[in-house]
Amino acid sequence: MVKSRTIYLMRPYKHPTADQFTLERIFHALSDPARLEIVRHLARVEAATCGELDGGRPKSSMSHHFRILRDAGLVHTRAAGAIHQNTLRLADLNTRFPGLLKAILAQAPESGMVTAERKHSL
Amino acid sequence: MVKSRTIYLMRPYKHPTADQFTLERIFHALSDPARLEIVRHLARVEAATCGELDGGRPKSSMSHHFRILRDAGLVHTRAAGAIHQNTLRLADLNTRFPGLLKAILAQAPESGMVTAERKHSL
DNA sequence: TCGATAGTTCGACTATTATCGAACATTCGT
DNA sequence: ACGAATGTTCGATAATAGTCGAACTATCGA
Repeated sequence: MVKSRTIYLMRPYKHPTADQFTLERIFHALSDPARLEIVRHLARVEAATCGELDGGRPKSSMSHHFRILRDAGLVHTRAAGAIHQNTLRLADLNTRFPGLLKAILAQAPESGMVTAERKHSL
Repeated sequence: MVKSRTIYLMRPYKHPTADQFTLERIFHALSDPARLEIVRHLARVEAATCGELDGGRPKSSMSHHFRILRDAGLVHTRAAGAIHQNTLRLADLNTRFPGLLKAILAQAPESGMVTAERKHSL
């Protein structure tokens, strides 16, 4: 009995073109808290490695989330040596879905919190 | 052996208040083609029954989708006799997430289609 | 060349979601 | 009171998605 060996295939990233974006895929990508957080972070810093953005999550989980974000067209990943730089595809997104990402990013992460003022207004 | 009888509980709709909306839930609700279509339809007609909006889908499936839309805060359902009227919660959504729904609805359903012009541009 | 670092892939498991028929609740018209 | 119409609930099944350890690829630095 010969023990079979798993083959690992390292494909280059495939980023969809802007005309391949769909709203459904974008919304699905943004429906996960971890991914929404990543997108918000990228909106602030312009570029970041995958490692900078994990919230203590394992690498394989992060890799999964980045793939979903790439497939939706939200994120572009460029291999720069051993490090991979992620950026938001702002221009492409705005071409394909004008104003959409801006409206999304305009919503503050904490907008769900109840502030002291609001509590008093009862 | 006594045959047990399933009990059916008909609860009234529970609509979340605007401050309970979350972006994640809204995006998840919109990530399904059937639900996105429902929202787009409601944006055009102001109010519609569940039956008007099925695309040949069974009633139980539609009921499921409407529940997700309600839970996300996108749709309000009011029982008007035997019929249930659905409306978009435009005001609440705009209070909670200003400009978001407008930006979403501004994206045409067909914007993913390949037009004759584009095909020729190869 | 060896080790460290960054991130992907694989694979297994779990959890959430979608689909849909059948039974049911509710209201309306007659 | 009965039947038709509208939509929900239940329950089972199928499909999709998230989690994460282990093995791996690729690159960099010493």
